[in-house]
This record gives sequence, C-alpha cells and structure tokens, in this order.
Amino acid sequence: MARKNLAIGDLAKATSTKVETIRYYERISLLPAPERTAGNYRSYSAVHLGRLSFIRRARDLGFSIDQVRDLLGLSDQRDRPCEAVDAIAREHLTEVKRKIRDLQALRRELDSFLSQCSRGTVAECQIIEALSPSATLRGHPHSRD
Amino acid sequence: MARKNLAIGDLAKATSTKVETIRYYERISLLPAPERTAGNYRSYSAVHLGRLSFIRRARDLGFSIDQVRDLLGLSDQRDRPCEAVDAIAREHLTEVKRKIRDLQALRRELDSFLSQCSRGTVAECQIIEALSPSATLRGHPHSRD
DNA sequence: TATGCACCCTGTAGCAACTACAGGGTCAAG
DNA sequence: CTTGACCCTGTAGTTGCTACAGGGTGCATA
Repeated sequence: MARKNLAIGDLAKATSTKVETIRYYERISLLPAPERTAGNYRSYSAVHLGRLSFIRRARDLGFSIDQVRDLLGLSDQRDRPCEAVDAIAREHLTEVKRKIRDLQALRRELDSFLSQCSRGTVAECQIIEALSPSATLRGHPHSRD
Repeated sequence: MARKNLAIGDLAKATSTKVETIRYYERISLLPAPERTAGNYRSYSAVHLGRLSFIRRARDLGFSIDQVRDLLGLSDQRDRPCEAVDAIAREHLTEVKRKIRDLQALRRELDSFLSQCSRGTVAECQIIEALSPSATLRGHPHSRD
C-alpha cells in the first residue's frame, strides 16, 4: 500500500534540498538508502520524506551532522527518557550563545572602525590603521623606499 | 642591516599562528615567500611579521581570505582614496549583522524548545516533536510496526 | 666524532558539509 | 525515434586550515 513514491527530484523539491545533498546524506548514512526502480532510480517513501524533513529542520537550526545523527537515533527510541535530547539541544544553545557574543563584539569593532573613517586616502584610513600591527611602534612601512 | 630574521617557528610564536598555517598562506600567495637560508629554511623579516600580524588581525575580525587579500592590496596603495577599504568593511559588517540576527532567532527557538522539555520520554519530547515534520499532519511514524 | 633532539622541509590527505561537474543511462511526450 | 528532462556513479572542488609521513638541518652534549 505504498501510496506515492518520490523520485529524488521530487523529494528534493518537497524538502528544499539539492539532489546532490540527498545523495550525500545517503552516502554518509544519514538518510537510509531507498528502494530502486527497475531503471535504478531511487524511490522514496513517506518515511524518507519525514526523515529528511527532520534532518533539514535540525540542520537549519544549526545542529551538526553528528548531532542530527544522534537526534535521529534518539527520536527512534521513543520510550527512553529524553534527557539525552535535552543535553544535545542545551549544548547547541551554549554554542549559539557563544557565537552571538563573539559576533556582537566583532560588530562593535567594525562599527567603530567605520565610524572613524574620514574618507581620506588609504594612508589615513583608520580601518587599515586598526588592522596594522602596533601602529604606534613603527613608522609607516614602505614609507620611503 | 637586516636586524633579526625569524625562523618559521619564531614567526609562528610571534603571531600566534601555526607553522602549517604560515606555509599555507605562502602557498596561496597571501604572505610573500621569504628568503631561504643555506639550509633551505625560511627566513622572515620584520615586513613579514607586520604583514602576517595584519592578516591574523583581519582574520580574527572574520574577514575572508579574499577580503584580507583585498585589504592588503589596498593598504599598499597608500595614496588612493580609502572608499574601497570602507566598502569591504561595510560589506563584512552587513554579513556579521545578518549572522547575529539569524543566531538570535535560533537562540529563541532553542530556548523555547528547552523550556518546554517536560523531562519525560522521547515520545513526549517537545524538541523531537518540534523537529519532526508537520507533527499534526501524521500519526507517529513507526508507532505500531 | 657521534648522537640526540628540536626544529625545518615537501607533499599529500583529511576535516565539515556540501556543490559541481563529467560522462553516461532512463523515460515519457511528440 | 528523437528530444529533453530527469536520473545514475564517481570524482574533484569549495574554505581555511590541520595533520601527518618521510625525510633534512643545526646545535649541544657525551
């Protein structure tokens, strides 16, 4: 009673995934290999659709492939306590928070560089100046060659 | 009057860069190839030290290798207007802001998942539920196999 | 002088997570 | 029966390094 099987292109469209990515997921055993048609085409069932949707969603949320693999494994063990799931999500959240902090620090630095730009020549450019090593400790390199 | 030339390991220490990374930068023509000693060791001058420090700082600020290449090229054209420098920094800032926004959205989602975790079994896990495709549109997969 | 040992050399392969071919085969429409 | 859209496998490219393997160099010490 397999209702409607999907070719790889259909699955790709249904999940906004590239065909190559689906084959890649199969190669790394993230998505199980589907049946094949007489012409050797992959033929996906609703189970695959569900599984790939799960993967995509988790990937969109920034979980690594390994984390997704763990989450998938856990999601199949429905009677186990969900502490492990919680732990993965929590670990990921910590990572995300760290990245946000780092990027915000970065933004402040870039903001400050840009606000100081006097639109003169490169020689006076505060951005280049800021990137240059210990600007006050040396003369301008190549200043008179 | 070359004051003090550095072996690759010294340069690595001075810039908190791995030796392999320095050789990699040379291979991709980001850092110019230095002189060699009689024994074929790389011998770096203060110019290299300055250039690598610039590269590291820019990389720490999240500029891509190509952006760093552009910034380096511009920093050598000291009499040109610094608009191009400004443009690179501005473009990068836009990217950084976008990443921050994305990550904050992500954090909100993860926060909400975690706050709903009832510490029951995987079957009731809100995190898994949230990742699962259109949860209301289907029964539990594998629910009775 | 021999012998460690730390350092250096080249070249290549690996990491994540895809993406993009090349060089074919399949299938339905016209 | 040909055209075109799709599919197949396999391999190489992407970014920015990092990690070997299998050697050579240079200096101190026994």
